Amino acid sequence: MQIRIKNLLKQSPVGSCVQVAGWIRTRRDTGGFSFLEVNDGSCLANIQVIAQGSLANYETEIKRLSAGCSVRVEGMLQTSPAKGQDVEILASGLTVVGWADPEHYPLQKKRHSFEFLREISHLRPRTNALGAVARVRSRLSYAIHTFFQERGFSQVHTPIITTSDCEGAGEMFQLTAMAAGDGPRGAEAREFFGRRAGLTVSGQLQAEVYAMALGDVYTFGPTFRAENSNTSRHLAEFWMIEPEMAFCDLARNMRVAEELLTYLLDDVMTHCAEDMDLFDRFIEKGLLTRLRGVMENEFARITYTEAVDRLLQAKKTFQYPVQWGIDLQSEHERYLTEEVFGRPLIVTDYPAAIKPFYMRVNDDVRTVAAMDILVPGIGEIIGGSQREERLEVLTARMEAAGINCEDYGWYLDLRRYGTVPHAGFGLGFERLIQFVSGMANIREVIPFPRTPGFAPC
RNA sequence: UCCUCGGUAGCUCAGUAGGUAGAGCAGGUGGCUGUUAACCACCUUGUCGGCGGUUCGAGCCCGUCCCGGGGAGCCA
Repeated sequence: MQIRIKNLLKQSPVGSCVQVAGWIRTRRDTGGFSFLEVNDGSCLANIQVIAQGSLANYETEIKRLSAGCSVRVEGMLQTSPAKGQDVEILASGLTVVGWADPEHYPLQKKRHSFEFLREISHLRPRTNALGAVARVRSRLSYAIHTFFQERGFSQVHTPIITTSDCEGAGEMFQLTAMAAGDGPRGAEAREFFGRRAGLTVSGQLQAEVYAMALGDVYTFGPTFRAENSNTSRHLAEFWMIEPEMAFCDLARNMRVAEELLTYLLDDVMTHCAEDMDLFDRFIEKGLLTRLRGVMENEFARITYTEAVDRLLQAKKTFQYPVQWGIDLQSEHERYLTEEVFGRPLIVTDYPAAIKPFYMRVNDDVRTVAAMDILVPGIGEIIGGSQREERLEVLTARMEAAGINCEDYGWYLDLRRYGTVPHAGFGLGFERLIQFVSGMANIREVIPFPRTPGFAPC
């Protein structure tokens, strides 16, 4: 019976015959037999295999095994007499499924830099850290769906190709089916969609459509930004979670966001304990303590105006001077969440002038019902707002922003016909994984990162 | 895109006032009856990021481009 190593270690059926299949991590020879570390990706841990010299292919094959070779092993599970592992497989047979020429296989049984591993993105999930990231990413994805589904949210598959720019969300990748040389002049009429199209920068506007029919919805899909951003927190292609809730104000919006984050932390710490422990030991010392602190303390909440006051009172000089009306800079956000509060912080009610047209204007007229969640180490992880549901107010803001209302007729119809207060937010999936894993560079938490000048496969 | 620091063996790095390159690990061969970053002995490895310039001579100096780290802007 073939069994995955994760289940084998959990059930630990000592004395029974088992079969595993995986990749060799290392081989150690001692006299007439060998120790093999086999990993099958089901968990961080390897299973130690004892291959005795009496095996038929010991000299011809087993002694040639090296890192990266794939094998199938069968044998008896026994308690290990040595320290380092509780159980091991005493092999009765071993089949080499695929060789990995050790002269050329780039992964060695020592630590590699993440920069180097990025150059071999097709092999890096075979390392401990990147394998752990992949499992944690998968678990978080599952938990996100569980969280929303259990609360009655419907998932909406918003379009990846779009003809409407979500104003203010960054540069859109242009998309065309025309061959080079078909010429730009008068080409719009011959475009595949009959008009300019691009890759979505956000599913929010389309999610609002379904929120106005199904009530509570969420999107979870890829988004694209053609920004020339070269930082450890930006990607040209990333995944975003965007819930959108009808009959919902900013207060409930914040509650859902906070509940989501603490739910996800609890889930991943329960179900990926071994991988999280790896991050705690080798990626960010004190990670687990930090995350428990986030789960046990309520998020701090202040308004933008209070935040500005705090910054003005700070005994600290900022590179960017503070005054009411400015957008908060990284240094300001870091100071507030890391030094003043030392825990996640929700900042609300930003000046209308620095926020997009769809955010609901407050009674004071000069601020909007926006909220950003800032977390230590990452900065902004969630951005959201109550949406403007009043047609006249919305059109006035669109005109002020220089947006052609005719292009957004479908969006304005949501306010013309049965409009309701509604709210939502966006959570960057990769930033969430960074926050949870302690990984410093966002390029390590997505399987195939896309950044300016980098998209190898 | 801006500031800053880097790019030398498969990996991580060292390198002399400009004179033709080196250590650890990995890899190869042999040894070792319980190893676990195994150990011991011996051996192999380079267009010194690309292009151009200065010079009798450039890994080292100058110019430029590419890539990466840290920080910033934009944002998720």
